[in-house]
Amino acid sequence: MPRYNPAEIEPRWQSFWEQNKTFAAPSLPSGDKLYVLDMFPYPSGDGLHVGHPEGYTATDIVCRFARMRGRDVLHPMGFDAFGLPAEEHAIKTGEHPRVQTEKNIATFTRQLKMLGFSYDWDRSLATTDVEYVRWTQWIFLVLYDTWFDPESQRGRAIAELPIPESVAAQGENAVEAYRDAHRLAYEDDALVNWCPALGTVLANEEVVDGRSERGNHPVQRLPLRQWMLRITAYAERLLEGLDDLDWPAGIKKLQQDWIGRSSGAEVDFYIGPPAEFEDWKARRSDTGFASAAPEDALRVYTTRPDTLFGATYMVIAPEHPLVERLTTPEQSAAVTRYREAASFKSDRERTEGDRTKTGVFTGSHATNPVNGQPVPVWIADYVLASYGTGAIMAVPAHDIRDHEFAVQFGLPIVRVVEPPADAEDREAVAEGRVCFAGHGTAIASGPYDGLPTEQVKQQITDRLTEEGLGRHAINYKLRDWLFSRQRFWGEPFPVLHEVDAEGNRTGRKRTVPAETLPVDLPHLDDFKPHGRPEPPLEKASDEWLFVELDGRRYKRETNTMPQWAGSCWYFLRYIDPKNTEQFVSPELERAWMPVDLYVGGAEHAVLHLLYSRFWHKVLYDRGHVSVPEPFQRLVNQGMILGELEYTAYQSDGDEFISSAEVRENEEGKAVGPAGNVLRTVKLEESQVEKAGDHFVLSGEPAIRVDARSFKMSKSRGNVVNPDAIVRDYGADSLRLYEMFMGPLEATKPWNMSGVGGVRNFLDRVWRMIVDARAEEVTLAAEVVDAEPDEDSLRMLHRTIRSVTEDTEAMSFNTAIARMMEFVNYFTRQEQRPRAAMEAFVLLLSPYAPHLAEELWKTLGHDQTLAYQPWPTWDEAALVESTLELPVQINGKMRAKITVPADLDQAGVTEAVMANDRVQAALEGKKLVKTVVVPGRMVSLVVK
RNA sequence: GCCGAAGUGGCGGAAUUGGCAGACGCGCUGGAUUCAAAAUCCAGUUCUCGCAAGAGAGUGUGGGUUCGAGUCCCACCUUCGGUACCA
Repeated sequence: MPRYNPAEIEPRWQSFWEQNKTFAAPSLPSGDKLYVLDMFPYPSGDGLHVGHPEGYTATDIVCRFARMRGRDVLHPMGFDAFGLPAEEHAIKTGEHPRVQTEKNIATFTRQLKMLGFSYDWDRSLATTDVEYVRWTQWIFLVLYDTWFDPESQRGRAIAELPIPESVAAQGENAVEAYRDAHRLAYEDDALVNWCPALGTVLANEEVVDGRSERGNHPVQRLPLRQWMLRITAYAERLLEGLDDLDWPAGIKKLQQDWIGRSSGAEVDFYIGPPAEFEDWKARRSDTGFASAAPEDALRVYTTRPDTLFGATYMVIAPEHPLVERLTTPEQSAAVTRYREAASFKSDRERTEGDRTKTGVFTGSHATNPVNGQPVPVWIADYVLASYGTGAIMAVPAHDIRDHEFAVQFGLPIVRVVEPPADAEDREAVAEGRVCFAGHGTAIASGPYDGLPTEQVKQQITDRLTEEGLGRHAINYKLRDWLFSRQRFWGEPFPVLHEVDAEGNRTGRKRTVPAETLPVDLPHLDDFKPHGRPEPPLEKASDEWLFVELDGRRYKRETNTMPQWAGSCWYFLRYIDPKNTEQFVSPELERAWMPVDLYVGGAEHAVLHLLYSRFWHKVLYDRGHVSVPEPFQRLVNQGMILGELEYTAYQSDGDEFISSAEVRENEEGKAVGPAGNVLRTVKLEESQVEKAGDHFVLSGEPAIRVDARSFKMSKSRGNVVNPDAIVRDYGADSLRLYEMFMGPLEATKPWNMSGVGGVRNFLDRVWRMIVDARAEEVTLAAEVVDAEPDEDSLRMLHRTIRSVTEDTEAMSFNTAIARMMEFVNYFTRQEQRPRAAMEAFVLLLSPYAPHLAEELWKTLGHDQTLAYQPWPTWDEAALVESTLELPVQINGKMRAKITVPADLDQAGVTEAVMANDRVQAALEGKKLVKTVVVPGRMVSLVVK
């Protein structure tokens, strides 16, 4: 077996590592710790995708590299195993979702092991493990037991919540209700997607354009009691926490935008009789601005209090509580109709389409607090009930949406900000055709005329505050987290609702005692929907559903937690996966946290990362973890696309249509200039050629062809299966190829012959060290115990340096290129010093660990190389005695000179002048300037 | 519309951060080896002109700064990804 045979080598080393527990992390790190985490996968029935090993290989290289440099490395893997596909399978087959889930986990585990990743498999977990669910439920109890104290900006035990005397006076039930209203986990009504035809509640991703993805049935929006998590309380902390994290700037920005902090003012508009406005105003300066809007005022939130003088109407959301009071009898029918129409629209529908503004006048007016002018109050669905106060003052001259609405309904437009002199569209703005939303100078604003926007904002807000008409306010786009799902395959909530003798809820509830956790999922005979808009757990037997505790009767909570729950804290459990007393031991948590490097796809940029940061901060506030942020450094691997495809378009008459003339119609089909639907034809590379910056049909330059890569998808048939790559090329080739494709963060297309290329490299590595003609695996005759000569030594040390630096910088593609150069050099050498070969094998080992272990053994070692010291380079060996310097004349490269490396500047100049080509170029010209960059180049300016 | 990322040979991509553009790999061309092929090895491969030596052009487009720009500045174009009335 003289040839490189990964099919034989790789399984052998994999079982060696497994049997010897080579990559077991110490329970407690003794020295310098490194926690490297992959975003754990959802074990789908399709098995591993080539996108998975990209990030996993990157982290594996980092870990193997770190171990060789003496770090204690924690590198675990697990499975995010609750989720819809398993439940759908269960509904279809009647088989418990756990069966399918475990099958899929087994497949994923086999595939991950087949790639030789150095995970500590003894720490593996799945979010569906009963022992894991126990602690997810336990953390829910922590959330339930916590309220957010805005004074100290942190979560505290609910027992520490100050109870106002007025509440305490109303008795125990009122106190409990007060506490419930402050818990981080609370119940509220929220809209769900109820599909009567399927008899089930659907997740948002199962609803497409208001219809069910499966079966295309209509979906209704119904309010249903739901669990919510008060993530909004942590908005400021989540925003601030980003500052010190080593995350890509783009991801930080996404999170910032998602949190969406804005600052402005809340202002009350009087809605009583206009004649009493002055009295109201006077009263207000005594009473001040109430924390909740009083009956006689409509409260708005604005980021532009400076434009108050330009507020010509107001809009309230259709769901606003004041709608009925403000609607006059004449407008009642129209308003009711409008509200009904809005309530049937999903969020999607409200925002989709041409977005023409709609709305109805309530018939009422409010009074503008700054100038006493009456302004009409409208209802429109472009104002959202869930943001700010659910009501706005509309300033059509300076807000695009208000401007559109005002034009639509013929409402007055009053300009109160003069754009700066250099602004575009000044004329259009002056004529009122275009609104100006920027900052400028106040006009038509009474005492504020002539002041810049920032000052007006400040002064008006101060004035309103003094008069008790307004106050400074901050708002966030972030909404509370809808935390329950009407699903079977998720964590049950550890909550019990008290019921009376008839089984009706009394409104009181309690949590399941922590020591009796977990609450297991009940047995169900089948998983088919029961046809009511309630969770499927309602189908469970009374034995599971009803509990007696301390002499009271309870019904279990039947909602389950969303898939996000388990992924919010899994990185903590890896640290102490077998602990039966605590979710993680504080001592171990302190030793390993935070995660030093977290690698995964950018699709989790917002939700997963925000949710886990939120949970972590709550656990931190309650003293269960030691660091406020879980993930110190984050790297997003790029997407791997399918192979490059050339696509031509053909009409019915087999006539080719240039892709430049092809458009997409509404159904996403390709149509020609005549509007006829076209056929797409896949072409081979040999059928196309490049013409300018695009591709055309060979020999037909007028027919353009699309050339691009697409996302891998089953329907497109361009999915690459890792099993097949390992079978045909080996795991080391797959690992190496995925790292060689380009920068980790970049999106890049798959190319099968590229895999062949890296396999070719590994074959050459093998032949560089192993005698390919011998019967047994023996060293090649060229590998000798001799001192390397100067060139070989320089090659070796240059490679050590580059590979070390590139690996540190996670620039794996260039590290591999440097190793290829090393191999190209030494396969040409008749003498390959053993020391150089050994150092090279160590450099290669994080990238192609199976091959490296095999060669290490062949070189005469009987221990794994996983903990061998990483090679170091000697600067002295890198120095060259002579240098070749390029010489530029007027910016063009004209000559090269060879000089001793230590030659001084004057010597270099002399050598340059002595050069024939330089002299020829200087002939009859005057030397104006000479620039000598030591060791780099020489530049001459002549005239 | 807004936000973000990116535009370098036939393809994937390199370029000590302002200093020889195209490292490395794929593909392609030619050669060696072979009865032949596979495999392997060697050489070449940005484009245009030229037998060659060489000359000219060249990092999405147009301007600018500089002895010198893929890299910095200004304006624009294209592609990909994300997002959707948040007052």
